[in-house]
Amino acid sequence: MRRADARFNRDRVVAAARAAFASAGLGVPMREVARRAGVGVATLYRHFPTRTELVATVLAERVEDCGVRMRRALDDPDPWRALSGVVREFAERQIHDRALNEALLGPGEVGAAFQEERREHARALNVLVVRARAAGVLRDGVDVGDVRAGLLAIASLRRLPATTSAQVIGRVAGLVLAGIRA
Amino acid sequence: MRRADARFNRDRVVAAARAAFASAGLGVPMREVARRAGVGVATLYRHFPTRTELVATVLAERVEDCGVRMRRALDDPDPWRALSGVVREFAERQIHDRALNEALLGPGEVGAAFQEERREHARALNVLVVRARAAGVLRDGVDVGDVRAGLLAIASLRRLPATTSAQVIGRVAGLVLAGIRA
DNA sequence: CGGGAAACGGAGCAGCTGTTCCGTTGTGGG
DNA sequence: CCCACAACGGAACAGCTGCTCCGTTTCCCG
Repeated sequence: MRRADARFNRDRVVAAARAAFASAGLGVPMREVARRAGVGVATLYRHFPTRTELVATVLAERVEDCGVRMRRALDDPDPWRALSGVVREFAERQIHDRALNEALLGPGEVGAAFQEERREHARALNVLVVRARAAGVLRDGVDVGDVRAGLLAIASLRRLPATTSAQVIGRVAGLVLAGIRA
Repeated sequence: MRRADARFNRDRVVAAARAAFASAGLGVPMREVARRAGVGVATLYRHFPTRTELVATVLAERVEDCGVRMRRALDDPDPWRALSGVVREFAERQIHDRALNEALLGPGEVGAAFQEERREHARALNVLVVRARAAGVLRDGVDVGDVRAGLLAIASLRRLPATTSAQVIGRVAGLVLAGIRA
């Protein structure tokens, strides 16, 4: 990638893939990404030898952003606001970016590139839950597994048709929050 | 299908498809169903001209069973027991049969064969929610849309690896119930 | 028990996917 | 300015899917 046009094309591919994945999910064919980028498939494969690498590259920044929000929540002195904010932000992201949560929660090789981030995410969530429980804002018997299950449920809604998914995701997020609160 | 062997083979196909769909979901290839039934693909297609018809046939009895449970819930004098029972039964079925809820809730042509059942299901659920709200056992502001969203969330968990899905589904069902209860 | 139609099996078609090959284009160092 | 070689485009390959065609087998009625 020593030539300027190569770098330019790489950027176009990443931008096209980001838009495509966010709106249509991670299942978008490579041909389609190439077409949207105005590029041949070979160019795409020169920069990203495999589909998984393209996905990982596109998602890296989003995952990092996710970590930032998580660390911010850890700094919040109000345990309920911190935990509920994380759930709500998660739902919000799910509405606007179908791809991200597949990386953080889904099975398969896509998430493998983010194992470390996933673990950090899980640790931080655990801290938030422990704090919230200590503050007495959680219903009796609720643990981090319940919260993770709730997030998984929200993430699993990604396959719904886009017209209804936003409303459904909002409702489910509300149910989860009502379900864990004391 | 005037010959006895044809009927025999048809039954084998249905049995194989039922087992395959229940354990692996509706995505099982036609070749695989044929192989499990010990039959050629042409035989399979002679009895079921299209994949959708095979799925509809296999699911018909389950959907009917679903309707029976729903009608039973409508006869329950205790509004909360009726509604929570429906949610719990739904989750239970989700654990044991990955295929069924795709038919009742999923998008696409598979569910089209059951439109009437889906509508009846929706009406009955609405009755249960109205009764529960009238009895004052629901949290303020909860409506049938929230319950439907909760069921959708449970149904969407079908794609999880089988080892963890049972626990997660149980937890989500618990969250949904806690989230709608007064 | 014989023969004609019903039913069968599996190769094959069409269309989708991810990935590779190779002739062509055009950038940029000397 | 010019040409070596980095980078390109798109046809082509391999492997999956749902579905069909057709020669062969098997039932069952008379």
